[in-house]
Amino acid sequence: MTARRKKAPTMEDVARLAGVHRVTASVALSGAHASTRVSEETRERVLAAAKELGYHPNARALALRRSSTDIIGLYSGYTPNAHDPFTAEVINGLHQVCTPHEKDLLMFGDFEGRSADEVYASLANGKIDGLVMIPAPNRPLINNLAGSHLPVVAIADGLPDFTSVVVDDAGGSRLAVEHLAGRGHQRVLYRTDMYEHTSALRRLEAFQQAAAAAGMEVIATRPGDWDGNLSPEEEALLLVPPGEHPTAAACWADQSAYALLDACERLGIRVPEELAVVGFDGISTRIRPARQLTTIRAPWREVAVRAVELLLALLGGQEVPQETVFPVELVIGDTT
Amino acid sequence: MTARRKKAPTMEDVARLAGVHRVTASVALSGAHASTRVSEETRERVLAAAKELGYHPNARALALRRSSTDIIGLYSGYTPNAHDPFTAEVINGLHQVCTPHEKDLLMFGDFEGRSADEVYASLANGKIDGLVMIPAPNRPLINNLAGSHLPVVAIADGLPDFTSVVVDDAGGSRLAVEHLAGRGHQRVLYRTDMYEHTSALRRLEAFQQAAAAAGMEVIATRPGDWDGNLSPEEEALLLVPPGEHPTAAACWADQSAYALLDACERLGIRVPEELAVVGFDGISTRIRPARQLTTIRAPWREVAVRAVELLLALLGGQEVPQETVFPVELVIGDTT
DNA sequence: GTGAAAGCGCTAACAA
DNA sequence: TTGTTAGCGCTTTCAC
Repeated sequence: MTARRKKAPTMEDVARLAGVHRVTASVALSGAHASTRVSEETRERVLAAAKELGYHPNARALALRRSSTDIIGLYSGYTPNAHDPFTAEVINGLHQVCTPHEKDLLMFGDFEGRSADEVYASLANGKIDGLVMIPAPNRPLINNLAGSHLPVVAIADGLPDFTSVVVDDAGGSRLAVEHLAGRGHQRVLYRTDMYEHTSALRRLEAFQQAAAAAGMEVIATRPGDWDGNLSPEEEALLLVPPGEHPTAAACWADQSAYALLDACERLGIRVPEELAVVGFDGISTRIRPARQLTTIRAPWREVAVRAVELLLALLGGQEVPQETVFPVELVIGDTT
Repeated sequence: MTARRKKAPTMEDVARLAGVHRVTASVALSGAHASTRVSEETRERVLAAAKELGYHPNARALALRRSSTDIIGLYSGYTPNAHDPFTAEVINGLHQVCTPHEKDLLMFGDFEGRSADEVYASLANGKIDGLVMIPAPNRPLINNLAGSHLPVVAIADGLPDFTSVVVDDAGGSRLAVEHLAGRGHQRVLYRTDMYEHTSALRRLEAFQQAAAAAGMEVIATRPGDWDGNLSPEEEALLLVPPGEHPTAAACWADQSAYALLDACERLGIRVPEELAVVGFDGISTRIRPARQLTTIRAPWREVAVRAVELLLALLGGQEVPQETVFPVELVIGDTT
């Protein structure tokens, strides 16, 4: 099998077939003064010719002419993994909002091994009209982007220099503390992330504050890897008789919480009797997980939708709020 | 917050700053005979100017000039849902292969409510260089695409008119039958899909054939919805005393199998004692599911990777095989 | 009502 | 070694 390369008909072809000039055809097909300028008869000849040839406008030429591709980009500072429910939810949200606005969605990969300048060039070379970014903290790329002509909206992890759409991280932590305190927990683990997501920091800080206010002791730990498996430090904390280890663990993200649940099963720690577990994200997957996690539900799909709406507003030259915060809610499962 | 619209520097700007002509700058920066044609000194002046201005080539202009955007498209005939492990795996595979080839990935949405011609125009307007398609059967769009200049590779559900990358559906069914027969099952359900995926048909047919050869009775059913929930017909079949209903169910896809497992739990049917369950896909999710499904593992990621490789070959004018088939394997879990 | 000219940003082929 | 011309496909402004 080999590619057929017939070459799509151009407007010139349509004009020739209709016996008019290129620009007459252009106006007849899509011009602003189509009705005033071109006679009805000419117009129909052109339309018929276009139909006969199966003409449709060339997106590349339009993009150059209009300085706009009608493509929205998605870039994640982390290697994107569509199996991650957060990422999946964002993708779904972006699709959902792009369709009615007649935008397409370009998902960038991880640009592994490329310098910030190179990545920046790939993002800002005009391939996309605007960017939804899941930022990784402290990357030089952020600076490139901040001074750029490319409109950017950051999601999940807000950034002061960018229009940001986030969820109420602190509020989520307070809900978690309230819930755990209500069940009598006095000494709890807080599993933060491996990197320094600003959202994770916010969640941790708020958790510690709320816990202090509730007279609860907090031990902050980091998981052993990106998937949330136990670090040696954590193993040491949990591999002691049930009465001596924390009675609950709050995790910065569901992924981390599920990994902890798996670890508990391996180690013979009963959940929630010996250890209650709370997550953060609350995205429902299509396949039911082993445990019904107690978690803070964050509306990531709506975050994605709003991000694009703001991007379009920016593209339209409108003012938009620097930060948009979506509320979260506690969802009680069987792990607390 | 409002968009900063500084406008990126053009090559003209670079040339002016370097005191040379546009095309000299062009050649110096990226021309084929850069070293032979432009003096080292001029070249350095141009490079310096480019650097100073933060110049990078405009992708829109390049696309028009080169008649190529370096973007690969993904289109699914079904509404894409990134939470679906199959879809997620395909997306990951596409990313994985696009990165080293310096291609970007454009994910089209569902074009809800648009005619085949409109959808075709959106796909073939030159925005993308080639298309990876998850085809839905019997759609007029297929005909548009078949006669198109746009290179297309169909995945998962092969199509005779297109370069296709699929998995060994029939072989998978035979593995499932062999496995079930080996465990003494005589009367089994086969849950096919709601639509007429060609892959589902192939799986069903092969299952029936292999079952017949093994002296096994097969009852084919359809689920009640796209998520695989039980249809009334199926409920009737299963809501009888354990001794009287089929002892095993093979499902055309894991999603369907997981839904069946959920239904069994609701109905109090013990798996695998009263009903053994086999799936098809075998994609490992990031969150462990409630049950470890016995399934046929299909390498969807590799399918996606190969699809792009074939697409690039087509774009390079090479001949490629019409159909590529990847092998599958049986993965035994705790549901049989 | 229609055509001509100009230009979006870039590069291959041809001159000088 | 450098500059000029032409053109990718389209649309906006201006002249006829």
